[in-house]
Amino acid sequence: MIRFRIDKHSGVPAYRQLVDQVREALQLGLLQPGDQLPTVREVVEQITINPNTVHRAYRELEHLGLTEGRTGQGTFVQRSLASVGTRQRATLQRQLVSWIGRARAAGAGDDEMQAMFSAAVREAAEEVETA
Amino acid sequence: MIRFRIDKHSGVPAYRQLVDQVREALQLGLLQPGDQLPTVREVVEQITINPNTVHRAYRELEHLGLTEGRTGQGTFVQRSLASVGTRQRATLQRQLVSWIGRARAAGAGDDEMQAMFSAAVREAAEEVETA
Amino acid sequence: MIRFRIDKHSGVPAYRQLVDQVREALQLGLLQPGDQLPTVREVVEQITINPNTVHRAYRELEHLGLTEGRTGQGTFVQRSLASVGTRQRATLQRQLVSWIGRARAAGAGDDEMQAMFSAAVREAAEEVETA
Amino acid sequence: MIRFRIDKHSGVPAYRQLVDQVREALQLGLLQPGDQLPTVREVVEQITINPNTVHRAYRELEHLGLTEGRTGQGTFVQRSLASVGTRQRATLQRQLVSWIGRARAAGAGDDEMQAMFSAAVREAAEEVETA
DNA sequence: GTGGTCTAGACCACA
DNA sequence: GTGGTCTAGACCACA
Repeated sequence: MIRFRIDKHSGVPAYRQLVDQVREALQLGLLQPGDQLPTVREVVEQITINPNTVHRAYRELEHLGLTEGRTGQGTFVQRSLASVGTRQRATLQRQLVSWIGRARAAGAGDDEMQAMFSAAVREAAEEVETA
Repeated sequence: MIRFRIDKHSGVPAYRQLVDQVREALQLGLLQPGDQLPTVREVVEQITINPNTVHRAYRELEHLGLTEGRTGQGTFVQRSLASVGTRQRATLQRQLVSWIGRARAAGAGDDEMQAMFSAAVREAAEEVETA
Repeated sequence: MIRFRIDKHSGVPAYRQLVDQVREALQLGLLQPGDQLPTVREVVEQITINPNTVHRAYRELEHLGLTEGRTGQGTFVQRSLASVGTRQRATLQRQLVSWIGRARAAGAGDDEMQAMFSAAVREAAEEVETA
Repeated sequence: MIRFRIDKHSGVPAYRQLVDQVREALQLGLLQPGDQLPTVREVVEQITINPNTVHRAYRELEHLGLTEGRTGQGTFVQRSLASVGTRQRATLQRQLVSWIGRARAAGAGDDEMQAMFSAAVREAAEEVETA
C-alpha cells in the first residue's frame, strides 16, 4: 500500500503532491491496475490533511483515467504508467544509484543532483530535436 | 544571462518558479557570484508576468542570501550553490546524458525517468542512513 | 454574459449543472472564445450557491480545455464547441421550435417531448450503426 | 420488458437514473398500465447495481403513483404518462428522426443537438408566456 | 464504511 | 478584486 508524505514547504499544493506520488508509483510499477489506494479516511489518519484535499487528489487521478472510485469499496488503480519492463527498470535504477554515489562523493547535495538531472533531461531533449 | 520560463499548469507559484530556477542555475554553476540577474523590466519583457511577482522572487533570493540588490544598478549574485567543481560536474552530467539515452531506448518518458531518479535518490539516502 | 440557473430537484449536482450550461452555451455559439464568464463572486450574487461549488465547475471547465482562469482578471472562454455554422443552426433551431409547437398542440408536455427527442437520437444512432 | 442502463459518469444518482428511465418509457408509451417491471433480481442480473439501489428506485416510483408493488408477484405499472396518442407520437417521432438526420449532415454532434433542443423548448416556453 | 457533494470561511498568489 | 488552496464539518448515495 502506497504511503503518502506531504512537504509543506515545497510550494506545491498538497493535493498535487498526492497526485504526483501516485503517478510516480505507477511509473515505477509499484502500483498496478487493480491495486487499491488507501481510503480517504486512512490517508487522513496517516498524514495530517483534510479529507477534502485527499478527495480532490483522488478526483484528479480519476479524471486522468488512472484510478476509479467505487462507492462503498474504495479507490482502485485503473491503468499503469510504466512503459519500461521491471527488469530493465531495475538495471537503470541500479545505474542511477551508483551515479548518485559518485555525485555524493564529489560533494553534491540532493538539490544539486536534481539540478543536474533536470539539465541533462533538457539537454538530451534538445539533442533529439536537433537530430 | 539566465532565461526564465513559467509553467502555469505546474501548480507551483510563479515567484517560486523564478526562485527555483535561479537556485538551479547557481547549483549548476551557470550563475556565478558577481553575475547580474536580468532587471525586473527585462524579465517582464521576456515572459508574461507581473512586475510585482518578479520583485517578490528577487526579494526572496536576497532573503536567502543568494543575491544582492544594488540600488540603481540591478541584482547581483552574492554566493554560489555549486559544491562540485566544473570539471567533475561536466563528467557527472555526461554520464547522466548517456543514462538518459539508455532509458529512452528502453521506452521511458521524461516523467518516468524523473520518477526513477527521485526513487534512486531516496534509496541512496536510506543506504546512507543505514550505514 | 451567460446567466446560470440551478434546479435543485433535478438530481444533477450543482457544479455539473453549471458545467453543462456553459457547454450548452458554447455549443449554441452563445459563448465564443475570448468571452468572459461571470466571476465566481458574480455567480454567487446572482444565484444562491457557494463560491467553492462555482469554483469547482470552473476548474472542471478548465480541465476540459474550454476555459482558462486568469488570476486577478477572471475566467475566459478558450475554445468553441459549435460545429454548426450560425446560419444553419438558426434554420435547424427554427424547425425544432415549429416541431415543439406541433407536439404541444398534440398534448405533449416538456418531459414527454424530451423523451421523444432522446428516443429519436438513440434510434438515429442505431440506424447509422446498422448502415 | 424495459432494459435499464446506468451511466456512472453522468453525476446523476443511480436510483434516479432508473426512475427517469421508467418515466421516459411511460411517456413514450413503451410501458403501459398493467405492464410488469423486471424484478429487483432481474435488474441486478442485467446491470451491475446493488439491490438496495433498485429497491429505492421502485419505492420512489410507487411514491409517485406510477407503479404498484404486489407482494409475491412483482412491480406493475399503475398509470401512464403518455398524453399523446400512439399514432400522433409516431408521426412526431418520425419528424424528429428526420430533423436529426439534417442536423447530423450539418455537422452537429449529439450534445449539440440536445443543446439546440433544450434551447428550442425554452424559447417556445417564452413565446407561450408572452402570448 | 466508503466515496461524492456542498456550505462556510480563512488565507494566499497575482494583476 | 479575482482565482486557487485548504480546513472543518454536514449530509447523501451506495455496497
